[in-house]
Amino acid sequence: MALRFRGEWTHKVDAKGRVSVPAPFRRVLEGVEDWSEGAPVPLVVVKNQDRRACLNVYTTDEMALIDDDVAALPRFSKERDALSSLLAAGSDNTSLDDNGRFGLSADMRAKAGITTQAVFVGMIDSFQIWSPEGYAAYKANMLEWLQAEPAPDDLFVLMNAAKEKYQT
Amino acid sequence: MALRFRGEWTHKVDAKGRVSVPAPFRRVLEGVEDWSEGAPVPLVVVKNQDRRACLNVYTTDEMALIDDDVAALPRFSKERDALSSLLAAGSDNTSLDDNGRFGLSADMRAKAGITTQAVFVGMIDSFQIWSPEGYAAYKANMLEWLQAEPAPDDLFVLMNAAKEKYQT
DNA sequence: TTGTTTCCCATAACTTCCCATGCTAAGCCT
DNA sequence: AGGCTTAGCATGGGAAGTTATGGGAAACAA
Repeated sequence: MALRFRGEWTHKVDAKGRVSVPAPFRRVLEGVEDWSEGAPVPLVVVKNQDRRACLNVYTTDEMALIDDDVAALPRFSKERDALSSLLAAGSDNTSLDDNGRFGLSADMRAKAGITTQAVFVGMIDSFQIWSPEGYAAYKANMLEWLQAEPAPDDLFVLMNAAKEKYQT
Repeated sequence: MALRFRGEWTHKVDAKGRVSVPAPFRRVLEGVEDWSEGAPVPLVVVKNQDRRACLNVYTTDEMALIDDDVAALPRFSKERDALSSLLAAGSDNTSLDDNGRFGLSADMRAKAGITTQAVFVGMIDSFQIWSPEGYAAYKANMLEWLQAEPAPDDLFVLMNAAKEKYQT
């Protein structure tokens, strides 16, 4: 089992819109199928599909899995079209420079409300990029949602409820 | 069945935030799937999700089980996102140096209220790290809770009650 | 040109690596 | 059994490497 994205960092966005990817995240990105020492490290940045103001970042391997899921839907179906365009149009595959940075376009920054600082949040097989304010708000919101669930405040219960809800 | 985490130790935290993992715990960490003599010993440190002020440490094998449970939930579901960020954002995967130490970030130390000493507590398939004060308080609290149960002070009764509560 | 993006170099703070020391526990020899 | 030797452990500190970040020059687009 490969390395996973874990942890939480706040980094600066410089005047040119560049951000440093946390070093441990780079190690994960370097773990993809076709990367070899010295080659530029690839990554895929996707604007979050729902209302959350953040960016999702995937390894190229993980993105391939998502693409496959979409490709498995019937050609010309409304759902496939929608997913394709949401995922493709709002995404960007790029790579890290020698210092482990990449450029966030003005558009991407706008989506996440990022100005001078960016929060990197590990999500196991992907990571998210938030503005500090956006992340704080999301966290508060999520905790509130957890509290509102029938069995609040307990990961064990949440996990089991989710398993039961989705599992067949 | 592999070696398990047992016992309780108090170690120093040095000026650089490093702690020595008790030698018997290292033997357990070395027991994971893909570790071989000479390689760095991996471990995953997770901030406790609930109100307890401590850190949980897992072997990579144990953590993979948890990750798999999360990964089994539908992509983009609220539950998967919530669990991913709760589990991953507050965690860190690292490894031991040649002296059996690893660095606890300032953030991690803050979560557990750790300053100059850290208490390592075996939990069978994981272990916890506490500040001496935090651990003392937790223990007192737990004993009190045991006393308050209908059939206090009896592991056999507690175990059976728990089995009935969670098992289907 | 002018503005933007990429590449490259510089640097200060931080982290990891490595060696050293005192200590404890375990083995061993007579 | 008693005392000596060896191995492993917890801990300290210096050196060397990494990392985050700034800025200039070079490539590129409009």
